[in-house]
Amino acid sequence: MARHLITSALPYINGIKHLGNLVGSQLPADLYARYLRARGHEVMFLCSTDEHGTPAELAAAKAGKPVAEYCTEMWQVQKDMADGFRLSFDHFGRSSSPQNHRLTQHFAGRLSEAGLIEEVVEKQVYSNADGRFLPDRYIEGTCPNCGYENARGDQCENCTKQLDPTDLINPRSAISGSTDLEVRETRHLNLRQSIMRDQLNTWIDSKTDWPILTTSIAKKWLNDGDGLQDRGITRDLDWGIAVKRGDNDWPGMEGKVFYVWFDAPIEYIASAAEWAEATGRDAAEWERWWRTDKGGDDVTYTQFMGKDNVPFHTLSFPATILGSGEPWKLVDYIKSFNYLNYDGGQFSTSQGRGVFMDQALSILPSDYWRWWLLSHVPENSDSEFTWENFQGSVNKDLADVLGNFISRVTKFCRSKFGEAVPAGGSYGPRETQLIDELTSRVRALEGHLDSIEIRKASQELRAIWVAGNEYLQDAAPWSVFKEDPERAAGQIRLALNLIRVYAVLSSPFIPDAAARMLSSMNTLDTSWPDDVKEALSALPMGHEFTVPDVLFAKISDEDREGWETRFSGKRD
RNA sequence: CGCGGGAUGGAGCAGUCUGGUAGCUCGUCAGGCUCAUAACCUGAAGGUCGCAGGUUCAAAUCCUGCUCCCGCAACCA
Repeated sequence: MARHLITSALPYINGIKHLGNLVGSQLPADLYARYLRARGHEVMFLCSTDEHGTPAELAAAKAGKPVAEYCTEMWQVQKDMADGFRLSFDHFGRSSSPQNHRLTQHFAGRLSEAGLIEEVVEKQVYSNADGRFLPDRYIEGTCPNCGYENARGDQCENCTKQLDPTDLINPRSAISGSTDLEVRETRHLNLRQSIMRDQLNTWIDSKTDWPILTTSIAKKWLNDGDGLQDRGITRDLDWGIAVKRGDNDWPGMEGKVFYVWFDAPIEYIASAAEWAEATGRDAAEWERWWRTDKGGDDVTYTQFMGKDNVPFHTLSFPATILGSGEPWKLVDYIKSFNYLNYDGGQFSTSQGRGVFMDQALSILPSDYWRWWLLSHVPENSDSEFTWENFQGSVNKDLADVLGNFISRVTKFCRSKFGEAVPAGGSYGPRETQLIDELTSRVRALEGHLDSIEIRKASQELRAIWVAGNEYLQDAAPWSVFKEDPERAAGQIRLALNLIRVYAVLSSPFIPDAAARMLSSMNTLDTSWPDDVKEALSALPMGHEFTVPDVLFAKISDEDREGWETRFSGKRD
């Protein structure tokens, strides 16, 4: 038994997330957490909403609500979504929590003491009409390079040229459209990542088992051009964590807040503190996960995220932790994902393109989505969601292979032996062959899940389901029953036990269906099949069960076509 | 020469690090079974691995050049 700390990238607060967000961090993290728990490990699985920053303020303004109130509401919505998809967080926190405020200010204070914070004066665009500084991308204007009229201050979408906001012709605020802009000087704090470059480089180099996607992005930032650049960690915003050194004010930084990417990763830690408080535990309980000097030295920490988050997790956040000089837990393994596309383009929150979590749950139970997303997770390259693929995969894998297996076994048993595990019969060569095959396949499944190779794990699980159908076909208890009912009883007893084993093995992927399988088998025994042969005798002779309803209904062509049409445009 | 990822039968993927006559799922076709959600099982057809060179007894796998697609490019998160 080992101890595993798992965090999923924090979903941003401004709206309901789409399937691309779900598959890129939270869902795979949940699979891993559930699997490790099923194997008997101690797991702390944390996630939170990422609530600060300009987009949150704007979304709140659009909703006509104070930003704090807006965030509280959206947190609840996202929490409900997470529950709906059965994401098994030990705690779902908020980056706006008091715990995160304290920790973020604490880290800033430590970094300052270590000489890793530098005050700089920058020129930024201020919008008088909006009464605020504008981030580069919130300034629009005509591209000096190609003449495109809606170029953004950071980059022209039309010709892809990188821009500085002051390059734009006729610049205007993307928020209000106002052209009453001016460049003002403003004082900010930089995290001096550049002087930590060697330390970070050495650390990254020690991670030889990390995916190429992860290390290549980190190495690029470390070595590209002039190497790792210092990064601003403060912003001129109202909503956020006030800039302080620990509990002390920071002269010159009044009215400013920390940049979201500074405080968001710290929320991984704060979330554990929130968990302790919410569950009536004392600080030592969460510190044993996060402090290597307080019991956390045996913890394995794994992070899940989309590729766009990698630089912050491989560089900025480690720089914060290392720079603090305190024994906080550093990440041991980063699992990063590519993007899931939607019917030939990207999922887009801002454009409302694709299928969103609430919509998905409104048309099908979470297990359908979980299975498809996990078995098609964009591990090695971007992958694509199409309704046709979704329909085919769900119908074939879940309904035909797994669901139908359970159906045929339980119904046959009921008609010939009644709704109880039949007695009699013993294992022959075919049964031994099945046990041998399952043993090697279960070991393979474990190997893939241990190394977080999710597509391969999905394939292996499916093969395990198929093995049951192959066995039934060979054993043919419906024929054997006519000549030798006792032998047929033995075959069916094995098959019924197989259902329990399938439920246990499948539960990290499709927890609701697994729970229904166990409940129809009338058992609470969720023990992992370390010994397959032994596991296949968990349900004893005479043990009563019930025939379940259809476990997975098939998606009809009409359904698919309807959804295809319904989700072809933008969300309302 | 900005960086990275990808290109394998109709579709989606594995194999590439540690070279040895290409594997999986779906789809298609044929057969079997009849317990089951018109499900299940078996078999077959179909690719020479983006393109062009090179190394080697042998290359999807190593090297060189090229083409196309995707993402990123550091104050959107």
